[in-house]
Amino acid sequence: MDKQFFVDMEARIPKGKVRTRFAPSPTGYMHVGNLRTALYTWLIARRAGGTFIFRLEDTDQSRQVEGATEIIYRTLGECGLVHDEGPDIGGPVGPYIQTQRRDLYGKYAKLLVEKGAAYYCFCEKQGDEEESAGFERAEDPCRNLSAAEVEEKLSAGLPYVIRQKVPQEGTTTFRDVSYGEITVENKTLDDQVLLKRDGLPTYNFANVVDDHLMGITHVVRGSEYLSSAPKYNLLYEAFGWEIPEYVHCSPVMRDQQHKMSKRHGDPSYEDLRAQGYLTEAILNYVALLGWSPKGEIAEQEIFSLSELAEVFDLAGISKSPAIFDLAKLDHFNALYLRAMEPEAFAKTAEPYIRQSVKNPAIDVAAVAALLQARCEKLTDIPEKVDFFDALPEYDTELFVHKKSKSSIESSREMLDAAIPALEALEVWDAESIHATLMALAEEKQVKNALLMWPVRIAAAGKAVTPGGAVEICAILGREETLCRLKAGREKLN
RNA sequence: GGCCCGUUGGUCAAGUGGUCAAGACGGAGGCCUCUCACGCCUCAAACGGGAGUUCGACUCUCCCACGGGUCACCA
Repeated sequence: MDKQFFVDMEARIPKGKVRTRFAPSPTGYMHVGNLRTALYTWLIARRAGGTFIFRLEDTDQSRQVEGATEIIYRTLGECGLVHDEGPDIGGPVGPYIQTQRRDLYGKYAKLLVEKGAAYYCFCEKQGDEEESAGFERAEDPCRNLSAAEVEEKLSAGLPYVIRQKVPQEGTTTFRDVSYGEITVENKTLDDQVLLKRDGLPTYNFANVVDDHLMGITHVVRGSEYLSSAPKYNLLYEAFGWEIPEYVHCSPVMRDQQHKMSKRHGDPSYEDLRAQGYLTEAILNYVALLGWSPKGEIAEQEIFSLSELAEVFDLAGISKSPAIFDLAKLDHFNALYLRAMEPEAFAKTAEPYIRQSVKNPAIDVAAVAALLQARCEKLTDIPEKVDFFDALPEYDTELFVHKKSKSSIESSREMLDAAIPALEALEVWDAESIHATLMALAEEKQVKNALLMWPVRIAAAGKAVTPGGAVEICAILGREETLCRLKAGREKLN
């Protein structure tokens, strides 16, 4: 065989640095579990000052979904999980798309056959029935074909696959960073297919070959691969390759028994964005689903991506599945929203405000200021501020408020006093309005709430509003405010 | 079903043989207050079960239960 080829491939492999890879297959969107795996993978590389690689696993021709690759790129890009090597930017161990590496896998599969760790199998493709070929894998006659017999079938043009030859005796042990050492009986392992009939590798084989050839030091992936890890080790050993660190991550669950999935309408990263969540909040929350800080920072919950890159440690990864809780994401999002600079918040809130407030006279920044501490998601905004555009129909019962001691009668009296007082104002701003109304309450010997309640109700036409009477009046402007207050007073006749 | 993994309040979780078993979300109550929020304070709420080991187990061992994963020419 082409020994030089293998030598050359080995020579390309970068050594000495941590190298991780995110290797999705383009079969759908980025669900939260994928995002978390990508995040952890990126963090491990960054924390170690290593290299983060993007590789596309597209060996299943039939499951390709158009647009999936773009969504993955876009999601990683928006999240700031930038890769150092990948299909789009190249790198020393490319190509980074498995179908472009096609020829490679066959060579390595045949090398394995030479080493006695794999064999040609000419059996029929396994059917739908569980019975398959009528014998246990270990009894497959192909397992013990002589070289001559194989040669004969090959030259006869018989279709074949190459299978891993798993020892039927003994045990195999592998080590996972979070699960520790796991040992299984070899006889429970299947002679899995390495090279498919179409010449393309299976995931299980391509992974091992590529991870080795790309110099991956830490393999981060979902725990669903835990049970195939022993077979990977056997492969590495047969090749004589160094086994990477395994970091298996337990799944992100929708509830006690179901993983997050598109099927059940569970949100993808892009769905969450569309639902009004900030990228930073999503990442922060997702990071904590399955990982927690240790030591002095054990109680810290708020982490920026760069902070995570400084403190993320493998020891904090948990073994048990975590249920995705939207209510807690809401909380993180609210914290991030509140932590924004007012100008920045106003800018991101503007489109949502403008969804329901079309009137150009309304000061968006002022509205945003009222909103910043009052919304958990950006999508909460439109319905909260619709009254600025148009006074809603409302019932006079709104003027009645027990806690403020406001009644229909008191409201009449308060509005009668407030309207002329406000009309007399020379400067229409929050400060003057506030001073005027406070003075009025004092003058009439009533509690602030008794006066403020009807003013706010008449100005907004809603029981609950972001901001109080003063702020709302200031934003509405003199003319609109007085018009609304008078209309409210009319209703009370 | 075989094999593998997991199991601390409703949820995320700290904890690594001796703690009144952290903290956060959510819930309840209160304070603040021109409504609602924000902020602040308080409260309720947990080691799946059973055997061991030990002076002493959430922490170690075994068994069971429950949950998950995997047994594809899918990844």
